[in-house]
Amino acid sequence: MKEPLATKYSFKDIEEKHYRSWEENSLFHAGIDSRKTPFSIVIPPPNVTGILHMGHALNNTIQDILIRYKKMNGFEALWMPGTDHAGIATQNVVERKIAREGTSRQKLGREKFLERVWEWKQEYGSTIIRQLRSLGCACDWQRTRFTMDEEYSDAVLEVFVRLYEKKLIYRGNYIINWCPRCQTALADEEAPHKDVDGFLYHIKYPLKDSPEYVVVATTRPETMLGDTAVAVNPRDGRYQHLLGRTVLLPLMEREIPIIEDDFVDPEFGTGAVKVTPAHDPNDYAMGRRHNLQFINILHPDGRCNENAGDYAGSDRFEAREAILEDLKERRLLLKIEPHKHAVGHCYRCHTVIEPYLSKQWFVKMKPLSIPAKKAVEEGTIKFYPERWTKVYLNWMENIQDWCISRQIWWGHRIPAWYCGQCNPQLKVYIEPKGGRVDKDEKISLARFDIPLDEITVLADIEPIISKTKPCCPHCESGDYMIQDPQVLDTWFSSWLWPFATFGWPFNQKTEDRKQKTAEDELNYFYPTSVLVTAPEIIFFWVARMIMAGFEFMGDVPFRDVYIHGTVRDDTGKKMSKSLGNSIDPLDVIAEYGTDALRFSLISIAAMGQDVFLSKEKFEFGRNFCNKLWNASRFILMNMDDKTVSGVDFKKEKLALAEAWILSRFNSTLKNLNKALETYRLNEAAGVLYEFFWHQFCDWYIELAKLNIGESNTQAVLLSVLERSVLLLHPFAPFITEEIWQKVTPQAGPVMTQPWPQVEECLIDEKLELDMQRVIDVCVAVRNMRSENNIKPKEKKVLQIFTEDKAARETLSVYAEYLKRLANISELTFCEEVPKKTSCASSVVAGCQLFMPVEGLDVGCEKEKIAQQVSQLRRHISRKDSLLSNENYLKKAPPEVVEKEKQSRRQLQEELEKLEAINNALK
RNA sequence: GGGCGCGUAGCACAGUUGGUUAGAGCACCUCCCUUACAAGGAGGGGGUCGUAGGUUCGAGUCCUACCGCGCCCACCA
Repeated sequence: MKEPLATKYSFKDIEEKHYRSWEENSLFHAGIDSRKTPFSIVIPPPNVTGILHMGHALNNTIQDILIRYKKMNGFEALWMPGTDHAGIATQNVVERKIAREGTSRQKLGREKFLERVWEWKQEYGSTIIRQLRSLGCACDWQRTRFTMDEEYSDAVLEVFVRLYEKKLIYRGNYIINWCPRCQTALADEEAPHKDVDGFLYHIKYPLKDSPEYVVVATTRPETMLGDTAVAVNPRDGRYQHLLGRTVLLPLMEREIPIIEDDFVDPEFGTGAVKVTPAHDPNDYAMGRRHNLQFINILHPDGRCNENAGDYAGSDRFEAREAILEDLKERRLLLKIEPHKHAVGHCYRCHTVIEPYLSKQWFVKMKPLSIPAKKAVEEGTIKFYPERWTKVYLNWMENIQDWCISRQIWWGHRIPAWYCGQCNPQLKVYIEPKGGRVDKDEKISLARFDIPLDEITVLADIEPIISKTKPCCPHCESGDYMIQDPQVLDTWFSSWLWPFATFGWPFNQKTEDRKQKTAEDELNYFYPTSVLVTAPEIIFFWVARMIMAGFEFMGDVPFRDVYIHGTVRDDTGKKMSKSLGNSIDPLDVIAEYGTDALRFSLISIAAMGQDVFLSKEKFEFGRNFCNKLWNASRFILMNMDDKTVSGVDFKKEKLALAEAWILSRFNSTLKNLNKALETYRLNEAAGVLYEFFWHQFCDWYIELAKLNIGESNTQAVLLSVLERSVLLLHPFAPFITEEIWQKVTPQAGPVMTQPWPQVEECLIDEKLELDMQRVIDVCVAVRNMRSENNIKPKEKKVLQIFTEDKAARETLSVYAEYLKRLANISELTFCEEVPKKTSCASSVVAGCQLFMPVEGLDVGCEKEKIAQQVSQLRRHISRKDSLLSNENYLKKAPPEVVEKEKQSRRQLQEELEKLEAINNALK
């Protein structure tokens, strides 16, 4: 007798204990092992601001399953963990925090503020890492990276310099997406468009020196303050007479020309467009084509600036209202119609973004996209599910240059420098207020800082690009170097994640040996095997990693991309903290246990489909864990000391039940492997669930109770349990570890065990059919009991009539099974259908079953049979018409036809048997 | 304006390349505290697979149109 399991499964006692021991034994660590094939995953680094939500739980459970599965299959499996500095998000969090202390980043200044961010990061930045541990993630924690680590930052700057030197990074003056709240530029992907119910305002623009006017339509009337033209389509007959004339811009009283441009759609609005080159991308293009004036009317915070005349100082939306009022007063507002249109919003704070003309740093994407596109087209990288390839390729096809400069402080500072000595306009930034620089005085860095809202002074100065502070090529001094105050887009560091996490480009002057190892490791583990992530970041991250992989490593960053679904609540809304509909994974863990959370999640999540959750759904996993526990408990309770695992079972020596469950086990394993290899994890979980619960527990364990004292029975019970536990381990790591250690105390942790091999020779279809016959008869008997209100405890006798020799043989050999499972006291075979019987009856598996029932309602019984007969007749006639169809016989594959004929015969037999019984009933 | 996903049992979902009478889970009904498990066991009811066509010997599965729901992309003011 082995050490028994506790009567109640208590996940609380085991999760922490096992996780600690896994970590202490370095089970998650992977390194170069030339005897093994590498398998590697880099984690999508959660933001340092992040706290674990269901999306993370799903994402990381998937990765953990793959990692554990591969480890057990003999791969050197590495899961590289880490976090992302999340520039804007983190800066926002810390700004809110210090605001509560009554200060602001402006008051603190750059240096002090960054100190605060680092402090915050030290304190809270590893929250999510801790939470991933409670999820059970087998990450190689000793490798944990952060995108602002010194080494990692070196990679980021290196990449900037290399791309600049290849002329793939440039500075340019363009309309970018500006978030007035975060006060920074955003990439196009960071400003998603949402449909907004707005209005289309029709405004009269009077012609100069004339009572005539032209009507323009706009959704953003406030931008009229920056209008420098009105445009019409050259082919629009209505406006021919206006060409070359001048309009007096209302409110500003500015004279602006009427121009013609093909861009204008005569069908839309009035066919006349106000042109605001500094605040609209299309107008900007027109401005360039027609040499118009570019008038910026906004401060970076969204208030109108001095170019806005009377409206200077007011917020953009207040200005809109005021302008509408003023226009109305002047009878220039012709009409207002409701109009739905797409408006860009900041992906961090959801503020309406403002198209804003400014000089920013860009990456030229087209050259980078070429190999990245090809790799997916040619299948070097595969998406699962496949449909995402189209989305990816479409984006690649229409790729735009990437705006990478951000006007915030938290991030990798752009390695561009300007000499304060040689550029007089910068002098002010290197001199302390009200005085000159004293040569002997140590000049503090703070004095070399250009405030972000003054970066326009850099617009015309040629930068010096250098990872470290350079000397000026003109004055040859480095003393007055001022670094570009802007930082890089967070994704400009994330896109290097698959190789920068290994220490690329290995510039550190640390010990040579260490560096050599790092390089070898990169060679060993790169390209990584699979990337597991959410659809939202295909453009932000996946696509860019592929481009960076080719550009800097000359190869793909990963072979497979597994895109899982979005986690939603059960009404279909995306789960998010701001909507208040989220279920906290930690709550679920506390209530149901980590394994229940994982098993439920993965069972629900069909590949690539969105996941709809409610708290109750986690009962599924909890119930299964409970079942697993109790089955294990039962088996352990019944083991003799001498029972050993790992027996090489010989089919000939096994009874039906044993041979059956081993056959089922091996078929299950085959299906499981197939599902896992193709990322159909829900199916994998489902296959295991079905096998363990509905085959092993429901049937085999029940049958095993008959011969529980026999060594063969015990060996099979133990063997199937052990191997099921191994197979379940990737899905439910904690409970399987606990059971494993109780079952095989000497074997070491589950994760280090080899994955069970399929024993092809034990899979036996014929035998499974035999067992199915037993099961079918058993179910039929239970059914007869249920229909006739016979208590389970009441023993019954059963008579079977069959002309099928095989059936008779199987059922007589395994009569004990039936007796046990259906509570039969005596089982006899009769040579004909009993006459004038008063038995409940059933036709199943080629047999007629009879069970004497006192006071049987014969009428009722006949009625039941009549129903079955008519149903059978319907089926048979359907088959007859099919089988008499010449086209069918000609065109369907012969084996299908044969199957159909056989099925027809079976139905016919069943029908005859039912009728025979019917006739025999009194 | 393009593109994608989804409409299957009361609910929320599986259904891999077309092939017997479409599946488990939860919920529901009946019975059972049978010595692993009531977070359990046994049995049961419930679906013309969104609609209409088409291809095919055969369609939940492929094609077309339409109706609903959701998502993504796009510079129509």
